[in-house]
Amino acid sequence: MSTAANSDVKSTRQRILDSAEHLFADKGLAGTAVRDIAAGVGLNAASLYNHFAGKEELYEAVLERGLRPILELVSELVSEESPADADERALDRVVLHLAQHPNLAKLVQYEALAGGERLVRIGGRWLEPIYSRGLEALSKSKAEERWTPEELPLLLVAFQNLVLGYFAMAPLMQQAFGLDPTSDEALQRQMSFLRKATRLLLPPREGL
Amino acid sequence: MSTAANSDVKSTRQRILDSAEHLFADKGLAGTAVRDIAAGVGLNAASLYNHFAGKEELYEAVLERGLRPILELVSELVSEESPADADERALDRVVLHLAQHPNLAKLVQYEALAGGERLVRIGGRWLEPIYSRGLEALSKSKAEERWTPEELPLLLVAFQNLVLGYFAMAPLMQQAFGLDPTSDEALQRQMSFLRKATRLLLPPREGL
Amino acid sequence: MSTAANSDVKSTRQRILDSAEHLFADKGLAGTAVRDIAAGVGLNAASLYNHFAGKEELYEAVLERGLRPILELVSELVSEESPADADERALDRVVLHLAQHPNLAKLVQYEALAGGERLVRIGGRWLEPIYSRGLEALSKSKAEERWTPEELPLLLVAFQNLVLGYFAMAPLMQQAFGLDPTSDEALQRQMSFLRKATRLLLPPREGL
Amino acid sequence: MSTAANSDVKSTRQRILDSAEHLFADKGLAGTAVRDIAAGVGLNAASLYNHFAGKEELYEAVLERGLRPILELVSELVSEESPADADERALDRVVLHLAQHPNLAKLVQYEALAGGERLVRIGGRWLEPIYSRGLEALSKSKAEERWTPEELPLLLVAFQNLVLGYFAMAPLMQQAFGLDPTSDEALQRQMSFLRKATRLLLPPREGL
DNA sequence: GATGAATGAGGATTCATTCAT
DNA sequence: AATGAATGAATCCTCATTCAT
Repeated sequence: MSTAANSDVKSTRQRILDSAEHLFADKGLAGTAVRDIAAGVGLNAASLYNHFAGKEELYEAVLERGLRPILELVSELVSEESPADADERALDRVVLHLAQHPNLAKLVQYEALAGGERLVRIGGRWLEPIYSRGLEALSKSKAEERWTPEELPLLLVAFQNLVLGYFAMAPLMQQAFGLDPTSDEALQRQMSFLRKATRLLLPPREGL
Repeated sequence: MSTAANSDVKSTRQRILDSAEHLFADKGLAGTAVRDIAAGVGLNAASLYNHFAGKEELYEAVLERGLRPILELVSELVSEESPADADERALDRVVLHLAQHPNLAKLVQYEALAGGERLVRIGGRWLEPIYSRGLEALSKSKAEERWTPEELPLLLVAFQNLVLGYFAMAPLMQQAFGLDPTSDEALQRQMSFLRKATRLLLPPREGL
Repeated sequence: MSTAANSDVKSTRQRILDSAEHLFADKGLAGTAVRDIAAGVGLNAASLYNHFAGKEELYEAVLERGLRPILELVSELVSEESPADADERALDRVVLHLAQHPNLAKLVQYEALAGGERLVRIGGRWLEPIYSRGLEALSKSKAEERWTPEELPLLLVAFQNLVLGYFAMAPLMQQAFGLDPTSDEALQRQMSFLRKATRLLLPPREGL
Repeated sequence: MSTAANSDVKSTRQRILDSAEHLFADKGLAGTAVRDIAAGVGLNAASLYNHFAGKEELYEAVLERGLRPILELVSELVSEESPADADERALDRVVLHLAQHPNLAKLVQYEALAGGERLVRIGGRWLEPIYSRGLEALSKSKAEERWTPEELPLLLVAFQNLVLGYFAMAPLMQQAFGLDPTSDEALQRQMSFLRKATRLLLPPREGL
């Protein structure tokens, strides 16, 4: 089966995206050399241009490929009819996905620091409904008791920072604390931590 | 007196640091050209080398100059004998400082993403006491009721992300929400938001 | 018959030659990319190498294909036994041919500027008899009254420049004067101009 | 005296222009490598960018430097109050200048073939008065007897081709005839040839 | 202290060409 | 006969750095 084959023999395009994702996440766009991306796949730098129009386009492809599942995930969860523990389930799944794709968070942080224009462009379709429904959901919950409507965007950003920041700071934590934040154990702890924090910051839903 | 003169006419060294801080915060180390830093001060790139040994050294000087007040601030607050509302006061002052130095948060985030080695090197002296005293303080408080000792580092990292993330994401928020996160109004809201969040995440101190 | 088919469906080889001729005439050898030649025929660059050994060989093939009819034309006219108005008829026919193949003149000019080695190589067989007979013809005519034998080569070059230059300068004339030098009207005028110039520069033949 | 010094120690900028002019004239814009231009002055390619913004800008500077004297020359001659033998004197001086700057003609021919946009841009100020006064002068002369007003532009272009073509075709003539068209002797012959041709093509002025 | 000029290293990208399919 | 993919060489250009002035 071709799908089976693909799982083994990744297309060159995918392998380039892998290598690029790794390097962009580690060193950022400006800090990454096209030659190094190619070398990561055992390719000559020129060969890269048979697959992508240029560094910028490759970068955006990496961003898009990394972002899509997250956006779909969140979008999907947000669109459900506010099930009881939607928040925590959303957090869990996003964190799990990020844990399996450790480059993603750093990629997003780098992009946000650089202005986030591409982030907005790529996530455009998703961002709007996510944020609006997110706000709506929050305002329907008892969160109102704790947060004014003006503060709700801040809350969203805070959660984003909480989740992404953990992974983005991973290298620093490793250096400072000497522990590996991507180990299964550490991830379990972070997920439980986030769940607690969510309960503290967001009051339980009406239904409960 | 030379100090009087300096208040008006910043030393070239300081002006270079200003220009460098601005660019490094916006584009990161790799994304910033020495020539552009110099141009920002109306200097030739070569002149820069009369003041700093090289790009790397300049970068570290920027980092050090930006970090020192923050570290001193935190260090100072932490060293007090756990006054009642030390946490909130610390947050307020740090946020205020960051608000007046909007490049700082981005600088730190860029550095953390890049591995944070310089951060650890520069903040080395400070970091250890801060974190250990922070943990100690937390463990003495009723935080224990909510957070296990293993979770306390996560809590510290979480606060760091909450505080720094707000500023680092500023350009993105501007793009996505169309609001200026550095306006006085927005800052007031964020500070009040952080205070609330602190109260929710950290139980009030024993004394209260 | 294959010839019949060819009249409708040009062979790929011919279509490649067409595309190459167009681009080489516009941008010169160095300025033309093999890929663009291929694209002009809806082909992949690699496919070109099924038809020609390389860029250089393709270029020479273009040159040869373009030059042959001209050389044959001139050669034929020159070889006639000095008919009365051979000069003017030769000019007319060459100009007509060039008008129908507007790339040719530019191709030749580019080549001449680049040293003309290929021109000499390709036209070798023809050039010698043409020039020698041309000179002979001139010296037999009353041109002698106006031009010394040493000047006759200059006269030949002058005519070449007059004829080729008109087409080679076409883009410039269009830019400078805003008129299209390849329109039927413009061509008529140029031909009549050349005829007049010929009469002025070359005295009528003896026979007349 | 600084002028004396300059004649000996040409500024690097001038030497770059010299090297570039030489190569551009021989191989055209696309065929010339920046590295080779630099090597012609004993410079590293990077050093070139301390003097010119890029290859294109250097090319235009070469063009401008080469064209200016010619344009001023022609413009000056044209502006005189139609002295008896203005035409011939103009031709002589232009030819002499071109003879001393053998790259110029080729440079212009290359440019014209490539579209002549830069030629029009650079020569813009001059071209208009030159052509309009040229036409005016011709129409006042008895040229009318031989050339219709519509043919006058063709006459101008013809002279341009006659003059420039001689030098542009120099390498080809050398190959084909084995004679050096830039020798003093050859130049004398060409100038005398052009004078004769001028007299034949243009009837003597009214005054005569 | 400042700068114009120089440079080696390296940047992204293009190019002509090859080859397996 | 056509092509996608690969590549070494070469393209223009930028960069951080040095140094004489």
